[in-house]
Amino acid sequence: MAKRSEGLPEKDRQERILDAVLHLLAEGGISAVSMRAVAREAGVSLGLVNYHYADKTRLIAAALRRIEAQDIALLEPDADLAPEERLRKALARVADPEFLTTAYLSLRLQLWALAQAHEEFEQINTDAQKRYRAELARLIRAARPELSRADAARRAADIDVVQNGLWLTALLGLDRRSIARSVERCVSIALE
Amino acid sequence: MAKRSEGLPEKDRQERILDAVLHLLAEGGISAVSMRAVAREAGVSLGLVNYHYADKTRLIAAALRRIEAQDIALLEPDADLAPEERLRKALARVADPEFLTTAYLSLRLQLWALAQAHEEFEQINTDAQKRYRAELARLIRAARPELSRADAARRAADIDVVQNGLWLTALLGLDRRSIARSVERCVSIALE
DNA sequence: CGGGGGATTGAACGATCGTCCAGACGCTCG
DNA sequence: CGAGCGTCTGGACGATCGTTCAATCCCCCG
Repeated sequence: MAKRSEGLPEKDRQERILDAVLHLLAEGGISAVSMRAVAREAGVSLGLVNYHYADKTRLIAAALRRIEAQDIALLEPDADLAPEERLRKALARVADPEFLTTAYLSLRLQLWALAQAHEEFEQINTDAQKRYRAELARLIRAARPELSRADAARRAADIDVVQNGLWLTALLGLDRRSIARSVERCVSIALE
Repeated sequence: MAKRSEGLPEKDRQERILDAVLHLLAEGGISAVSMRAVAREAGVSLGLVNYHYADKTRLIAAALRRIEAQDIALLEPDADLAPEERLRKALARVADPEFLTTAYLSLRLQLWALAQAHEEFEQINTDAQKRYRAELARLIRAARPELSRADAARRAADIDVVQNGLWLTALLGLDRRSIARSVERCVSIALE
């Protein structure tokens, strides 16, 4: 049973542990993520990390799966907008300073690097990417109902390429104007 | 003095050591790069690695600097083509299966991840990126002399974004057709 | 030939790694 | 109350890490 003594403002310990993993990963890469560093950052004992996550692989996998939700959430719109405006807003949101933080971008990059180095993490990553593209295609078809499913999927894939490049280039420190132009390019790909 | 006993087909030991670093980095990420693993992969003793590169940071920095040349070389054309054709060829080459290998892409990603985690490696990376973009702008202006220097630089930056996304997406396993479309997009950005 | 210096080796150091485990804590239920 | 159970702690294990170092090798020069 979860504790939930009502007086405690502190988050669930498992949450705190995953937060710590993501924070360390974004800050110093995978080499900065040791079981002890995670425990210290989360403010729990070393033993507890291994208690909740049997080994390091499972710990990192759990942390990675927690980023997925955040990525897909980028596409979730305020539902009361017209479909086209909803799509425009979703495409603009990837460049929103609120989401496009260094920490988030760095996290993304480390996730990709991990996926390239370990098969297990690669699966988590490709699954997330597939879900993201499907959701994007759905938004496009809502805004342009005359498109075939295949056409919408193709446009979603093209947008994904530019967005990946946009994220990556933002991380590497390009100026904001070329990012704005890239967002505009995504809009025109989506809406012709 | 370098040995260079003429009978030996084996490369310089320092070269072999850097090769080993890059191979391990591409294959298993930074966690796979230990001094011992590098020595084993290069077929030399552990001590020699530390003899040529005083510590691990300097070893990796030397390896990263060796990738730069390869990146810039992507833009170097056969000199006997017309400027526009030279540019088209350079832009197409980033998607050439000969360069777009998994090993090379993975290496690039690990480089970016490293740059994000350590200041020292970040400097190496941004320097290389700057040189790449300048060289690309030069090619564009050769093909379109009527463009101002600023316009050419702007186009080079836009192309860099799409190319980064192209590389990244190729690495993440997207289909070849969307890559081809992205190459075409780079061409039209460059030549209007 | 004898010596000097760069190249190369592998053993050894202390630190840190992931994992394991015996036990303590706090809570519920019979 | 006491037995049971999920939660949590920190010490201990062997493995591996980066680094250091004395000793050896090889080759050129005097």
